[in-house]
Amino acid sequence: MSPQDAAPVRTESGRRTIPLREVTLPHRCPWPVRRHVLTRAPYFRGLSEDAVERIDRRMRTTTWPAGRTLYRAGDPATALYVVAEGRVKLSQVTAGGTETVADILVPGELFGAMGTLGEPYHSHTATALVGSCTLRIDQDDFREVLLEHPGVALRVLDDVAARLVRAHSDIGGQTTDTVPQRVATALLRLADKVGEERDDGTVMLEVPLSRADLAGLARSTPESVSRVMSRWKKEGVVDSGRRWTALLDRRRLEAEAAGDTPRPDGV
Amino acid sequence: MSPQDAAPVRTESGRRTIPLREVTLPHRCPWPVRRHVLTRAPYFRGLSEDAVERIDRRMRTTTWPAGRTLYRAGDPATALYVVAEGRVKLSQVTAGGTETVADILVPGELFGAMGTLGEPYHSHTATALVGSCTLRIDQDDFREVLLEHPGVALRVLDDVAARLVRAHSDIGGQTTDTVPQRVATALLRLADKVGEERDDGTVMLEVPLSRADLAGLARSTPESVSRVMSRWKKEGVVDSGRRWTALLDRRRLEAEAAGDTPRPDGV
DNA sequence: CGACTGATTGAGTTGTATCAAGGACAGTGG
DNA sequence: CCACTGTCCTTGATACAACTCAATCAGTCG
Repeated sequence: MSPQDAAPVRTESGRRTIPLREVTLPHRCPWPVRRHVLTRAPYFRGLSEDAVERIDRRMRTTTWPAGRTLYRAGDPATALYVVAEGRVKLSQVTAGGTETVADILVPGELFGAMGTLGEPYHSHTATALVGSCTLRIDQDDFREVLLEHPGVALRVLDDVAARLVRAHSDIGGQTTDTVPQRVATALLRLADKVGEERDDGTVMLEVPLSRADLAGLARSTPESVSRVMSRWKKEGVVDSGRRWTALLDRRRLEAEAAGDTPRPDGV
Repeated sequence: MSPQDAAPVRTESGRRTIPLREVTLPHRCPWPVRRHVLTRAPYFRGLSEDAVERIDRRMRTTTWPAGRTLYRAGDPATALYVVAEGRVKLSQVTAGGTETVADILVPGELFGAMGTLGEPYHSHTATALVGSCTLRIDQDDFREVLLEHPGVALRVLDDVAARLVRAHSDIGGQTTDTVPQRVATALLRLADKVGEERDDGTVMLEVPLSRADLAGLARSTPESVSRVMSRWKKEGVVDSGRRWTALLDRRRLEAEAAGDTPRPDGV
């Protein structure tokens, strides 16, 4: 049987099966996984076994239970991390106490002491959303690796640059757009990252996403997000449970994100 | 006399001198400038004369009159630019037609085809705010340079990473904050980039900044920005004219940005 | 089977965009 | 040198989206 045995399908009665794999990720990070990640990570693709081996030796594996904080904003930043397993949330708490979520990272992504030039402190708080595993490499070691392998440096640069562009795009829409637009955008982005598409077009988001998290992603409040989600649930656009979210009508969400709100709003 | 002969000082009568240097930047980019930029640009610092020379040969100089568009969002992106002289505005137009300003670039900064991995199109529109001059290098050539000089690659990476961090920070405050907060933040950031501090603590922003531009930076509307600026003018926090802006009370602005709005609001 | 955390829904308030009209300024032409 | 004209800024009135506060309603977990 494939691991994903449940679908976000609801029975006619309204009762619905919980479409989550019953897998609680193991809170440990076996060697094979580690090596696999290193090989798979876009950064190191194309490197010789040997080179990967040497890089690997400079990295430390750490495992984190769900909910655990890897580091907090303001902590001294000396190391870089690569997600090996799980989901890591990068968030910030504004002066007002509102939590904003900068990103949700999936295996292969780099984070940590990125802005090595400026502040030697973390600007974000990193939290494991599920049981996760990270590879940690000291900043200086990483620099050495990059110096040894300019090709890797280029790839890392490409990645970071791409993220910068995306971030800039985000900034653009952030305030101009309405809350529904922002929520739709956040969901679609998550879909691209952690979504698992099923035959019927449904996309399962494999992240435990609280309303507060979503609110953080969409720069809104849990209440507002809840309203939007409720409406969309009624309209069959999305469905969600305690720790899963399903996108039933991607096209409609894309329309919402673009602001083409189809308002057959007869209700 | 020093070039900056005028101050944002106003005579008692309310008449005020225009504190702008009467310098219209030359719309040409002489060789010395070019070489100077290349040497000064953080990226290439520490390189041998020889290496700079070789890099220089791969670059093309272009000059732009004020208001000219370097490229538009959606145009094919094949080259990178470094600002040599002037000010370049990176903006985006949202679906609704609102203009958002991602950044205002000053000499030494890199822009253009950054996200080489993803979209091969420009995500932003680049406009010269004043007469400007740019160095242009083909994307592939740049990659070669980086491969030849891993140290440069690292510096570029640092820069881009720093900008990413900053962008993420922006995203955080963008929607949570109020318009005055966002305007204050935008002004302070500009101050750090293009501000010229005077003895009395006043900071002159050497950019022609329309209300629309500021609105774009602060993710707001020209009207709202105007209201905020008017209020601050009355309170002696800022002063501005057609093509200049002065920050008279930096501390107060920082308080505004932080949300500690001192509301002696007796008026 | 109760207690708790998180989600939902409701009602009231406010900031800000929007629409619209007037005012200041710079550049142009007489 | 002065009026003219376009552009930008300013200011007012109005509407609405979204936040806030607060109460209820699940869904989990012990």
